[in-house]
Amino acid sequence: MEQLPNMRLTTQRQIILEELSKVTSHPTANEVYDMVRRRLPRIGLGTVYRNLELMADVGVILKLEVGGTQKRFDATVEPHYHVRCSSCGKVDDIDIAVQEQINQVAEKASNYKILGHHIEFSGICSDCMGKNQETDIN
Amino acid sequence: MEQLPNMRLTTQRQIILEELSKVTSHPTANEVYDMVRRRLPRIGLGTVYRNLELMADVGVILKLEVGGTQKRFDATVEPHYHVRCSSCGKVDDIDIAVQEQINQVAEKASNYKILGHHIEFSGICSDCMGKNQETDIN
DNA sequence: TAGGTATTGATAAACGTTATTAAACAGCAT
DNA sequence: ATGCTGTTTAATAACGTTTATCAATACCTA
Ligand SMILES: [Mn+2]
Ligand SMILES: [Mn+2]
Ligand SMILES: [Zn+2]
Ligand SMILES: [Zn+2]
Repeated sequence: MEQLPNMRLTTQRQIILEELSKVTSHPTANEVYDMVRRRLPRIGLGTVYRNLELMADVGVILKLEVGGTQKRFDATVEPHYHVRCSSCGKVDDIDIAVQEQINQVAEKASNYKILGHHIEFSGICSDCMGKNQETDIN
Repeated sequence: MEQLPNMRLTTQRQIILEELSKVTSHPTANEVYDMVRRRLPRIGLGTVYRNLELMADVGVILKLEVGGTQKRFDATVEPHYHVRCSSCGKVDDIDIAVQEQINQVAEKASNYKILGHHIEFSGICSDCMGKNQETDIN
């Protein structure tokens, strides 16, 4: 969907974007809902889903389709990569250079018009590492 | 989950693996169900889910967590990358060199113990390209 | 063959997301 | 200010995918 001229900047939209911009945790729609509800207790979950979707469509935020059962959202729209902890499911940014050239390599190797790519690393976060070390002593 | 010594090789398991191995289309659980049902008409959808999960756990197949609403399965377990058509959702292999070194780069740039990575390209497949060209003439 | 475990098919339940709808709201023209 | 018109909301129902439950069945081994 495109940005329509008669799309309004409602309080709900502003606050959803503000709350998402506050964190670097790539929250799920439900987590955004919880964050926003502290400021707008009467907001509906559907409103959060609808507006996250809308903002992702116009490019104000990113919708991440990473592993796990839920979609996640990201206020950082510049291209970058992510890690997902195999143990707890947490998603963090991986700040390494974006492989711009790889799209052309992929296009040559396929029948697709390549539009972009995303790298998802899998690993164990430092928190889960600590826990495992403690229990792995046995 | 690990391969248990008392895990049986049932007809259902064999046929699910055989059917998945026949295709390169990265089918969803439901699509595998349809394929398997032609040979085992009385199999339950739960059995398909259960065994795809099990085989992915022991590493006989891959469970792909790519974009879209459904998980997909892949009998090719060697590391490789994928494209997903933004238009029709089809998933294909991208046969380019696997970036082995990138895991170490990512590990240095993060607090994670990196275990692996996956690249998902997005693009438009040749089928959808043709359709769009035809309609885009107007 | 008999007993014990693993697995199945059927079905219900859970989960995340999307669709529906009446009411509320925001801008605009009178 | 009042009414008109289209947008958005909150509440809730519906949906599609996946997982859980469980009695019946199949398999293994002694
Ligand atoms: Mn990010
Ligand atoms: Mn593949
Ligand atoms: Zn973790
Ligand atoms: Zn396509």
